[in-house]
Amino acid sequence: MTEEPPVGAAEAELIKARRGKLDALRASGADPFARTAFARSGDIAQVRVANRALGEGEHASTPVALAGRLGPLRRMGKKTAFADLADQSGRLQLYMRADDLGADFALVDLLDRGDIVGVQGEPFRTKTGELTLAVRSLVPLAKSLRPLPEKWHGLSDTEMRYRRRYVDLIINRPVLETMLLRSRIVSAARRYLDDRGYVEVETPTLMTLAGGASARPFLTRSNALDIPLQLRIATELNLKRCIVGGMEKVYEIGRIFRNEGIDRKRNPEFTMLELYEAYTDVEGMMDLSEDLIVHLAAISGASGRHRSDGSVATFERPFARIPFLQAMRQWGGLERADLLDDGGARAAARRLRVDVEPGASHAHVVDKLFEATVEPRLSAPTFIVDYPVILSPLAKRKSDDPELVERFELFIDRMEAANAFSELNDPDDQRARFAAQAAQRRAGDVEAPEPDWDFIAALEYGMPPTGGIGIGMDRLVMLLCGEQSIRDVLLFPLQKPL
RNA sequence: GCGUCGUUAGCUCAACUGGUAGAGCAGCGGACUCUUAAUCCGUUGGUUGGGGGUUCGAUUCCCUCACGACGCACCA
Repeated sequence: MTEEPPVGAAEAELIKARRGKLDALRASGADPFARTAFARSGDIAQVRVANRALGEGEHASTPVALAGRLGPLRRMGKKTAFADLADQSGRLQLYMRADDLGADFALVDLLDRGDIVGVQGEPFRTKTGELTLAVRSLVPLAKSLRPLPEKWHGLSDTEMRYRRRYVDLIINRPVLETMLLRSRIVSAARRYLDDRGYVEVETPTLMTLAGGASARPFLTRSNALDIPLQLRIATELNLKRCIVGGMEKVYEIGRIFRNEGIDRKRNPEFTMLELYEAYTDVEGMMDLSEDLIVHLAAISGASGRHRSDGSVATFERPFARIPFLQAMRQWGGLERADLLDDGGARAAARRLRVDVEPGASHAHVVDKLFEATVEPRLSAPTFIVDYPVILSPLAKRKSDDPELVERFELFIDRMEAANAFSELNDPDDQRARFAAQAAQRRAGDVEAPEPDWDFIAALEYGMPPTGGIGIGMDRLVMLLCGEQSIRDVLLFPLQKPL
């Protein structure tokens, strides 16, 4: 781990050639690594907008100064060269002519694709109609010593794309665009909530007891306190403590960690938006999530985009609303007793050939049945409402049907995108449900969470009626960007070390 | 954890039932002052993911390990 991995002989040759040019640059007094700052007049996108109307052969009168990474160089003899320059905002062609550059033209021979340069000159339009910068001066700002992937096929090896994401970002522009879009989506969500009076808080990621969901936590340790610690698996319980404390509209957008399987929809750490609002309920959360998601879809231009299965993404209010039991009857032919009764559920699973582990809990069986029969049907945004209480230990019961809770999950493109409920604020009911989980845990169920008894104490001080919601931001970004894998919306997805 | 497929030059890919490991791009040298996958001529570059086995001979067949992709399992 402490040794730099070796490069192959062929690659070493390529690096040597580039180092030779670095030496030559230094010898000519243009050491790129000696430069500190470079004053840009703006970015490439601004230059494109400002010169939109420029006609063929026409030169702009005002010079600009740009900086970025060099794309392919096209040398035309000893006196002319074209290249592409890319910055975060876009790409622009450079035209470098001995007559324009004077002594600086000698530097062109010492450039490689991938170098970082600063250029100054005036925009013009070539006779083929491409906006181009006539370069008057050129400053190397960093030498790229390693060869980049080729210009046609780019970098497609998935392993290398994730391990060396920086190369992926340089070469595969759509990857950069997706990451920038992710940033815009998250900041738009934050702005949306801030504008409506929600207060953003930060709760601990290091917990003595990770609760609020059922998932195995990552384990770590404090040297100072000499105690074991767990990384949080949800922000739920701490955010509700904030509600108890008198914060009426709180949210947190943060990383949570679950020590579970990794697949197309799951990364061990991911970003969750959790929000709690006093004096509202699951209906309020439905309104909020619908409005927020439609808003974010508009920002990202997601509506109308074609998905991989050929369907067209639509984000129009109102989203469909189907009660859990009705959905199970409609698509699975299952009645209430096939679900809410332990034995009935197991029989139903056998009948529908849904595999469940021998020791699976009743809740687990019902969840499997739902996954097998309903989830595959939910392509357009759909709220599944009124969940069984056995699936929802932190949600308030429906007053007219205590076996169900005031909860919804929002499904989009066959994927769970949000989970919300009227928060259980009756400490005695909460204690009873925690106790049931503790009993399961004692019976050997390692999945059952260990109760957070202090949370009961918090409820005993009194928590107002509250609506809460959790939205997996990574999955939402996947849906809005049309990405099929969560790894493609994460800059640095977890990879095994080599 | 299980299964399938994959790993060949810096990158993208070839190499038939086992018979001297090739190409394009990149690089290097040369020609070219509006090219844009620039073009043209020439040319360097390999521990075929690691280890072991079978064989006269292994990129190819077998075993094993590593990593990855996909699926399954796990993830109330």
